Amino acid sequence: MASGKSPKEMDALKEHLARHQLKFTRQRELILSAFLRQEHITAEAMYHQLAKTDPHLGLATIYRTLNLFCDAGLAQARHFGSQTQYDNISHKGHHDHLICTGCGKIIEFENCEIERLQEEVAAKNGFTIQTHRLELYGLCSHCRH
Amino acid sequence: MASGKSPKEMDALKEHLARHQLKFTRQRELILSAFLRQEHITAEAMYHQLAKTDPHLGLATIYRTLNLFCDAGLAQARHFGSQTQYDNISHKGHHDHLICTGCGKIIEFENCEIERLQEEVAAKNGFTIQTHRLELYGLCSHCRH
DNA sequence: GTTATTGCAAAGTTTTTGCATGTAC
DNA sequence: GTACATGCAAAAACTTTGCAATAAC
Repeated sequence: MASGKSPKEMDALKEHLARHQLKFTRQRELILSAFLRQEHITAEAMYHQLAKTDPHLGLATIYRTLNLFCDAGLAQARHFGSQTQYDNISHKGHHDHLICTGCGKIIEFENCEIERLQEEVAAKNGFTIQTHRLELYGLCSHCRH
Repeated sequence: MASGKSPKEMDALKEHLARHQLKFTRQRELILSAFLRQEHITAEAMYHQLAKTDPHLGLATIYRTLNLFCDAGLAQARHFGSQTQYDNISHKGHHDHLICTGCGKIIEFENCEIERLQEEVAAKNGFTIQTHRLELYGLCSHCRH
C-alpha cells in the first residue's frame, strides 16, 4: 500500500461514489482530506483555504462536494449566521454549541450527563438516537453589559 | 388597568422603542400582534399572512420589524433550511424534538433535568441563556425493524 | 469511448439598504 | 416641525445551475 493509511471516511466516500455511479476525483479527495481536519467549516472558508494550493478550484465545486458529503453521511449542514456550516459528523455527538446572540461568539462544549439524559428520553419513547443537535443561545459576559 | 388588549410583549416593545427614540407605528403593532400568535415564523410567511389585510405592507418592513423584535428581546432569529425563522421567545424553553429519520415522525418532549444542566453549562461559560434548541435524530420503534 | 465532473459565469434566493414620501411624537 | 419609519426598487450576500471543456472509468 503506497498511500498507507486511507481514513475510514475516505473509504466511506469511495463506497458512496461507487454505489451511485459517481467518480473519485482529485478535487473530491482534496476537499475531503481538508474537511476531515475541521470540526466544521463554511464553503467560503474552505475555498480560501484551498485556494492557496489550488487556485483554480471553484467555489461551486466546493459547495457541490460538501453537499455530496452530506448525502454520503460524512457531513451535516447547519444553517448558522448567514452562511451554511458543514459539520464533520465524525466529530459530532460530543459537539454542542453555546452561541452568543450579541456578538456571535461560539463556544463548543460537551456534557456526558446531558447526553445520557438524551439517551434516556429517547429510550422512553422507543427511539434509538443516531445523532443530535443542541444549541444554547444567550448572551456572553461581554454582551450582557 | 387590566386592559386585556395590551399583552406584556406589547408593553415591552413600547418600552424598548421609548428607550431607543423609536416610534410606535401601526405596522409595528400589527406585526407584533401577528407574531405573538406564532411559535415561529419566517418573514416571507408573515408577509403573505399580513398581505391579505394589508397589501401595502412591504417585505422589507417585516424584516426590519422582526429584526427589531430580536433587538428588543421578543424574538430570536434562527437560521433553518433556507430561510430565517423568527422564534417567539415567550413560547420557547420547553420545546425539544425527537425526530425519526426513517418516517419523519416528530415527538415533542421536555426534560427539566436537561434544562438544568444546560443552565449549568452556560453559567460555567459566563453565558445567560435566552433560548435553546435540542433535536434528537434517530429511529423510532417502527422504523428500526 | 462514454459518462460524470469541473470551472467559470450567470441565475436564483433570501435579506438588506437607499431614498423619497409619509407619520409619530 | 423634526426625526424616524415606510414602501418600493435596487443592491448585496450566499448558493445553485447551465454549459463547454476535461478527467475518471
